[in-house]
Amino acid sequence: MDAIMSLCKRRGFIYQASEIYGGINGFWDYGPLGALMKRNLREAWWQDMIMNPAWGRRGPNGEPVRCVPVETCIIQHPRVWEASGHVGGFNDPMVDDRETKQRFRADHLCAVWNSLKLEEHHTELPRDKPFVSVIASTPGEAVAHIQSNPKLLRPYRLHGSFKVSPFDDRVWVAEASDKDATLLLLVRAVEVDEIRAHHDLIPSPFTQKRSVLTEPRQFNLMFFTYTGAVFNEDAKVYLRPETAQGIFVQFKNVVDTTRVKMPFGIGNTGRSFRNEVTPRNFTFRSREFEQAELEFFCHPSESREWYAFWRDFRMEWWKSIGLAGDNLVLREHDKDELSHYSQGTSDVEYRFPFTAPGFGELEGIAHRGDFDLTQHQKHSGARLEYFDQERGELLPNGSRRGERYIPHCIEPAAGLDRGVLALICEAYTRDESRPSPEFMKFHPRIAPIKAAVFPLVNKDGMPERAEALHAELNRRFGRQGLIETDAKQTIGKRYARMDEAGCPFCFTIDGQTMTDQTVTVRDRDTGGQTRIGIDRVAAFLSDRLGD
RNA sequence: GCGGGCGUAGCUCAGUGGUAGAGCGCUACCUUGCCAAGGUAGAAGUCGAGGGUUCAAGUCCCUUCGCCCGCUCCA
Repeated sequence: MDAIMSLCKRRGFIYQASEIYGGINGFWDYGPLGALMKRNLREAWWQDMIMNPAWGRRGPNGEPVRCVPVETCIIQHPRVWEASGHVGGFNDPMVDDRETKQRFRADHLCAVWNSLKLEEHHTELPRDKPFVSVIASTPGEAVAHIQSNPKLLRPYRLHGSFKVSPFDDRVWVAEASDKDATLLLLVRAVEVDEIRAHHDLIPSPFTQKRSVLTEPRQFNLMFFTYTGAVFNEDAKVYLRPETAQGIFVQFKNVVDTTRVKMPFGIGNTGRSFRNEVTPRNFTFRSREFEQAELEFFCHPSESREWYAFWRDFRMEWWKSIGLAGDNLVLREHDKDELSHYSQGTSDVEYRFPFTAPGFGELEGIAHRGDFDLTQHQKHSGARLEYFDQERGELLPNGSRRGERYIPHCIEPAAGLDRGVLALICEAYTRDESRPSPEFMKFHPRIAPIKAAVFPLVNKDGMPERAEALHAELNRRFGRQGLIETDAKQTIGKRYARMDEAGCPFCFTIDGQTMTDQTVTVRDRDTGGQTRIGIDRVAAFLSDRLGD
């Protein structure tokens, strides 16, 4: 990995952000080659997901796949993030067990007190310490947890038999007995403020040891800023942690204004921000990153087929741009890994050098059901149902009655920076037998430099011929990527430089060109050469680049 | 956030409290002419940053920032 990172810097793929000021943790800039490469990846996604979705294949409904793009704002109404569940999930105070290093949500702690007088303990923390704590969001859950783990009470010689009854919403009472006595136990949630005040007295829910818990601390995973000139809570807004919500929020507008018909997809690419606790592994977990997300909407009855369709296509797609080896896997989530609303989620994963032998996620393909649209319908009050005129019973006049429903949604969500990183790792090749042992085996579609034109020597009219060919190729292919030319230094050195930049083809003008109008084509991966007519070069390239 | 390691030229790294170094790369020229050849010359560093000790700090001490590894966390 060190060799890859050093090549990235040396050749201008990826730099540390603000490096001359010492760098800033979790932020990375792309240099010239990296910026070109990332653009190529984004363009490939755009082309294969929006313009010609799934390479023109028909979907499970037998019809061509239809998708449209949107481009939505980084800053949205704060309530978007309440509806999506990001405010809440990302904003909860957390408590750490300093000993076991485990962490839990402060509002998910219940504790058990030994009690004689119920009223005393109802509203305030008793003077005597709770003797057991468990992670649970309600006292009922806590009791169930204790009952299924009777050894929690074993140090107190109380065995699993309880008589349990809810006293009210917040407090449960349990009667437990051992040989000698009957104990009244009181089970209730520990308030966040109580933990703050008494964190030393509360036993760890993991080990039941005291004096190991930290105070509840806020981990804000969303960045925030303020709109307008006044900095107060009302003006607080968040930088999006994902681009997907922009799609859901504009779903109704797209349906109302663009004649899309179910099923169809809406794609969105752009920057997202997460204030990760520990950014690590080069650009793999950055605080600012770019996503390419598609939300594909369909009738609930067809959603499983579409889920399988996109899952399989996305895997094929990553293979098609160069992640062809067994470093790429598709991993279907287990049932207990799934969100409650999801009927299936898969990750496209890549074995990065820093995750090996494990894998790191490149893209998640999730069956999200109607969760997101339902949430936004609930929170905004807007009707986000779709009226499908091709469904419902057949009417005598030949049309259909129609069906109103909230569509289900399949979400292939890719990380472009992770994609670039995976492509770089996959392309990085060492072959000590070559004069240029280090080279980048980029797929031509992704390569930042598409081709180079060299005069073999800097005389005899060769530089002029090279310059003419270079200008022609640049006019024709310049919009796809760089076309290089270089007349300085030895030919071997120039080839080697192109190898390191991952340029797939070098065309060299030599003495023979002057007599028979042919040039050599050097292949980056084999080093082998063939001759083709100089007038065939553009067609040759066009073929390889998928022009 | 915790623990460990590391920051010296674009890259890889030497450097004993006493003049800032090497290899590779880069630029120009000469030579050569199909795979990082050779020669000559050149540019490039507030030794991560800030403070302290000292006659003197890349070197010792403190703080801080960044990177790597292990925990922790992670739509």
